[in-house]
Amino acid sequence: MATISDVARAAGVSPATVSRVFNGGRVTPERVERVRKAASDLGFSPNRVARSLRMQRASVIGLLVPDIENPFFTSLARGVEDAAQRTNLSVVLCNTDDDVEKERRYLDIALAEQMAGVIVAAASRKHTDLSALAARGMPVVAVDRRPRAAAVDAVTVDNQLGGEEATAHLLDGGYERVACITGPAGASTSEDRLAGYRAAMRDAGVSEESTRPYVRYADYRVDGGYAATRELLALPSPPDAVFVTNSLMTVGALQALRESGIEPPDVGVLSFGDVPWASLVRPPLTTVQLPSYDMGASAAALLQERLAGSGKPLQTVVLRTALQPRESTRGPAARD
Amino acid sequence: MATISDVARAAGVSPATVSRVFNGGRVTPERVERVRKAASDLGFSPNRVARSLRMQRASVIGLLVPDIENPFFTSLARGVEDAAQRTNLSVVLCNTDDDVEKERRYLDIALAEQMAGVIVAAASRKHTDLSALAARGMPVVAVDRRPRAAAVDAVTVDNQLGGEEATAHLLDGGYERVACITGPAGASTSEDRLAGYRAAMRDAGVSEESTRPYVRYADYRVDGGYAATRELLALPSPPDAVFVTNSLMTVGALQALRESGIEPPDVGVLSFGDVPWASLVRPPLTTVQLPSYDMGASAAALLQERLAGSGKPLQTVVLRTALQPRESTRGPAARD
DNA sequence: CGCTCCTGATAAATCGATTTCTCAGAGAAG
DNA sequence: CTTCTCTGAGAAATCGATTTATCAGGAGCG
Repeated sequence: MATISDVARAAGVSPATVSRVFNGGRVTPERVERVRKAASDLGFSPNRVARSLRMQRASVIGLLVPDIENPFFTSLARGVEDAAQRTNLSVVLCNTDDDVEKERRYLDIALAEQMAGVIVAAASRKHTDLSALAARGMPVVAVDRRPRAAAVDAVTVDNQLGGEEATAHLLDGGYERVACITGPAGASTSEDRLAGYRAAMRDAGVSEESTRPYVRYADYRVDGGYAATRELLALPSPPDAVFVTNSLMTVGALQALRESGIEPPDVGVLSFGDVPWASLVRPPLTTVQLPSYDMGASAAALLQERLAGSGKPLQTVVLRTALQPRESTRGPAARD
Repeated sequence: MATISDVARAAGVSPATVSRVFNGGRVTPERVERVRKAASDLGFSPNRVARSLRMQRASVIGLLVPDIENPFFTSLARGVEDAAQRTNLSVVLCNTDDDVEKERRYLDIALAEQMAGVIVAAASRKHTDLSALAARGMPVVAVDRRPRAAAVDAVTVDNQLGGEEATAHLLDGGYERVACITGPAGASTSEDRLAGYRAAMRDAGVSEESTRPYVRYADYRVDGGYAATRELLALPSPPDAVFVTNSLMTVGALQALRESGIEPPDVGVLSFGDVPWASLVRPPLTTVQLPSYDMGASAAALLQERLAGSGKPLQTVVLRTALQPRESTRGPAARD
């Protein structure tokens, strides 16, 4: 691999001049030409490791997500990646498994690798500690979930409003005993969506006391949704509708319902977070669509702004969710 | 951030000694103790960039996949990541979008970042050029798709056999005019699965000539599957079953079929590649399951073997697919 | 003509860890 | 007692790019 000195020698100039040609310094046009030619002849591409060491900053950003198998995060990751690509940043994708310890390890790596910045969907509201990064001046953007006290930019959706709309939609559809299966107790998304559910129920005149048995915390995974649904069905007075706060748990919930022989529309199911194959489930599922790709893109844009040295005060971008009813898309084959 | 010299100073030794303590050199126990203490007092963690520069190798491996939104690759990525974690390797995930140019750019980055190695699901059988990596002695493992002539280790599944079994299963089910929607013409997986289809049709006494109209190349995406299915349905004598060679295209195919009012079991649909929600589609879909996670894990293991300096001859690991019939799981609510 | 100022280029320092080279001192062998 | 060997440790070179300090040479001005 050709180094900057090889190019310098071939072009008959000093390494410093070569560096200036590529990083914008004043160099006479004639030399610029010589250097460019020598570089392309030798197939020179600068060693990013050496550059990072000298610059004290790599051209890599870290993206920490709890579960890359969750389509929401995959799509978010694409948003980040596409935006990052535009400024020649690479993205390192890290799975935290919602494990604070694993997350901490990745944050250490981000520091040791001198990454340019980090976008993080925090594993825990309380325990995720971003202070070490802040201390080193590394820009951080929180996405999807807000860590509690950290002073960082953030991109979220209005989870409470979304949860409220979702629940209200079920109530409007004539369902009465609406249950809610939400995510882990620590996460801001779980709590906010649940708060939306509670608000909608209150508005409908249902006391908080009587909703209590219908609320279940699970883990945002298929199995969690399944187990929670089984529990709900075993209640003396089981719910006639369920608001599930993420798409993977919805898969589990539908499986559990199917096993019990109860299915939409006999039971109402509403998923927070889009399911790409929602239209294939019979009858089609109503979902709250999350702008996952845009959240990733916005987060990356925010981070890049900070990297460029923006001194703006911290900002939180809140995107809107969109309720997508699917009753109307019942295909002609839905004869039952 | 504390450097190795800070630690050395605090412990009253030279930086060389500190390095030896952490990387296994001969140091007297008493000094080891002093260094360890100083390091933990200062919260020292070695700067990976500096280390990479000196070692001429980073502790990062690149994973290049065509589409991270495809569940197959997500699961494969987890396999790679879990295996890599065990030897303290980080994984950089790169989306190539099946674009040879984008892929080339990522391969360049892998070189410039001095990554320890690369695992690649090649965008193109012909045009993916791994020679530059090989020339630099960077270990490469091909996964899922075999690049044509490259001398690299590989992990694949027996796509032809899988395609044959899948097609045979449809024929056994009583379907006669079986179509095949396969992936991009360049990719080895497309061609091999198609070859399996052709073999099965031949065995059933159908001439290659007459299968020709029933073969469609698409792009392994939802939309591609949709469009191909529309075309097939518009034929004078439309197929009565279709073998779709990946799960995303299957979603598209099912959508197209639904729109036309034809659905399983009136038409046979068999998906190559598992669909996590297969059991929710009515009636449940038969799929060919791919050991995606294991493929990732095996690829990572192979790579690590090379990194450890194994001089073994090149090997190709071929995993088996598993046909998963789902007819029997029809739930009680399937009354139509 | 002499002096200052400016421009473009180079030499050398720098980033932080690893590793080779060199050396001092302890212990063994003669 | 001298010489040789061996071990542990420090000094310094190294990886490759960026950047600061320095310098040479030409233009402009009095």
